[in-house]
Amino acid sequence: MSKKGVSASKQATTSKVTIVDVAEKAGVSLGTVSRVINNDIHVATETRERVLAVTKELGYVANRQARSLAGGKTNTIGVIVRDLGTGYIGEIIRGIDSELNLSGVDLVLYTTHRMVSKEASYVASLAQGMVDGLLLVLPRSPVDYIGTLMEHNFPFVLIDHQGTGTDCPAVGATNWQGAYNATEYLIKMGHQRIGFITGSMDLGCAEDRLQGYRSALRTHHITEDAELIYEGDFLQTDGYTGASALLDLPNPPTAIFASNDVMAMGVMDAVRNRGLRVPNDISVIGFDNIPQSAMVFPTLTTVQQPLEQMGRVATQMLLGILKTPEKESGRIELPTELLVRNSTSAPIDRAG
Amino acid sequence: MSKKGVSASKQATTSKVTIVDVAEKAGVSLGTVSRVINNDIHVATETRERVLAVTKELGYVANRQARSLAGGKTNTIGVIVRDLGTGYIGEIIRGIDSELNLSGVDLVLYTTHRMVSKEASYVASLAQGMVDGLLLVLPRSPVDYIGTLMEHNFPFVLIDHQGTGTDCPAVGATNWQGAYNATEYLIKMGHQRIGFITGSMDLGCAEDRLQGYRSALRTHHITEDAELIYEGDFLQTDGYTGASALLDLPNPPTAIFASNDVMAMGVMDAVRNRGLRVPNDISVIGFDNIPQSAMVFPTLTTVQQPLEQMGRVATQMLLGILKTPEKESGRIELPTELLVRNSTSAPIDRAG
DNA sequence: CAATAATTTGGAAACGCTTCCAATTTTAGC
DNA sequence: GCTAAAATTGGAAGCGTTTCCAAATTATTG
Repeated sequence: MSKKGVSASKQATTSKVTIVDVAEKAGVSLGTVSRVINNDIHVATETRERVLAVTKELGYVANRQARSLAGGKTNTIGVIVRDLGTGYIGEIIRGIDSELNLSGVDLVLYTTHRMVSKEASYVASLAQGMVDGLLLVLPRSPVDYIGTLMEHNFPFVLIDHQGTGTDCPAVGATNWQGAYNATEYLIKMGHQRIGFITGSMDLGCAEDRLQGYRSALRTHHITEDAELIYEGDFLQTDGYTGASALLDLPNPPTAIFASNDVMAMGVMDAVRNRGLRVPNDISVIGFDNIPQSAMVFPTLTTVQQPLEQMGRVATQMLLGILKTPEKESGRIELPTELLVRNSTSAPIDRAG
Repeated sequence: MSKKGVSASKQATTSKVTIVDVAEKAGVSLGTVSRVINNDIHVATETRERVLAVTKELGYVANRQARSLAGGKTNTIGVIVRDLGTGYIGEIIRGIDSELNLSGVDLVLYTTHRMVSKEASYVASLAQGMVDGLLLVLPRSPVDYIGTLMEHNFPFVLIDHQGTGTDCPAVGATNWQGAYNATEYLIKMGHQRIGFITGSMDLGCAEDRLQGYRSALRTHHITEDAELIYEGDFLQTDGYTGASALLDLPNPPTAIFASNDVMAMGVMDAVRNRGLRVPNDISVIGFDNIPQSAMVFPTLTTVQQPLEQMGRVATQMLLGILKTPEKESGRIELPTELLVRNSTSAPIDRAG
């Protein structure tokens, strides 16, 4: 008593209502209350309603920790992201969030701050039972731990990553097709020299976008010019320096395709900084469609990645795996879409 | 046995090492192992080392759920944020994260997606025992629940919010001073007509920044012109429309001070969109110093808010409260600093 | 050297819930 | 109307810790 008295005073909340209180008040056993809470079929309708009423009356809230301990699952999933700086991740999390809300599962967030080493260590410790499953957003070096994860049969879904070789649950976007379409759009508008700024080339999506660009050129019989390809790292400054380099070329491009929107912003800065205009002098096109893209001026033509939807779908997949682990689930590709806005136009005829 | 066999096969991880296994192997009681793990003083050095060795050998990892259940605390804190779209929140979380890493406490993230209603409901359910404490980043309507929180004596810290009237743990920045300094800097450079774009006026920080701007004008005997103040909502588009409106004035400003960096980006867009140049024709100044500010061109002069540090300090405060609840902690204000970059210069002499 | 105090350890009772087994009640079948 | 099957419920054994109490061991003191 005295012992409990002390800890109770330190207890922040007054919520001391347990399943036992409910059982007592409802005149049933504790097991029955548990069944009601967990929507077990084996409980009479009349009993269920009575229990539910008492539950509400007493303001009973299940103790997560106890449930986890007894039930063997945490009702929590871990989300590992690289950083939170750009709108990109935020959109994905929005999708994850909304899906999780419906299922009463919680989200524990881990940020690696672009440090590769942290990725593996987070994965290791989280898989140790702290969470039921893992969502890996834009993982950098999944090879390090995917093997372990699969070996231990630990549920996880990759978001926006491809090309591990092994076939594992993942959701991505049609990066190749998106880049192809965007490039083709520029070509059909009359652009012949199109600069390209890549993303982090250790990421599958970056590679795919580059290949899409290349294929489009090839299809339209435009010889690829290595000078027009600048390797970036998905950061705004890369867009700026890349565009600057491209514009310094003896024969500069009339359009620049950046592998993500953030770099495209940098490109626009660089273009304007030289007194050129977007899109009049240089067309600019991005990839992702982060919220900001519609808010800058000129608004950015970009390849929309269904970021929120990707988060949502990945969450559904993970929840599905959690429910029925035996059911195999592979890679899902969500379609990208070219969003034409105001940063692109036909090239001016310099020859004329 | 058969029962465990089944659930074991469903168990994802192989980590079945419990405190009991360690105790057995080390030849001590389970209580002793617990003491070692928790750094209890009452354990012989020799015993401690032996236990520690076994712990490592067996790869023992404490079960969080069980600890929480038995110990009465979750070792988790909840972080409630508005959104993740801008770098602003990301920086703060980075600070929280690094501080939390050191203490082995976990972070459960809740995003309200700018929906005020969600704030209160999250707070309510989290305070119900799911987390030990709460970090509220840029809360919108804290009045709704701060009372309840304090009543129940539930640990929490407000980040970047002021003016609730009640004195509660909070960390903020010297918004007033920052705005004052920025405005004064512009004035001293020769600007007389300075446009101002406010943030969400239901947020204390936005109000403070406006007042800082006003005070600086007053100090330097510049009559305030209501036309030069445009009410925004911290979004990029507000910067654009606000700047457009200001530039349309018969007597437009020579400098524009946006209440945050994101809006300042919008301002720069608007300025350039009219064929004017930053900073030659119009000086632009922001507030926050999000990472992007150093990456745009021209780089943005801004008032640096120590965002990461705010996250860090707030976390320390919360952890402190968790440890010694009786110790009162009030509001902490971290200093802001004017960061002069390339988006500001002396005004051109139009009269001349 | 006995007696007392201090240190170290073992043991067991929670923590709040899930889940299995068995008992009880109800329903169906003939 | 009686038996077998199905539905419903109660009871209890964990889940892996923490923490309190008491026992055992060691050190201290007069």
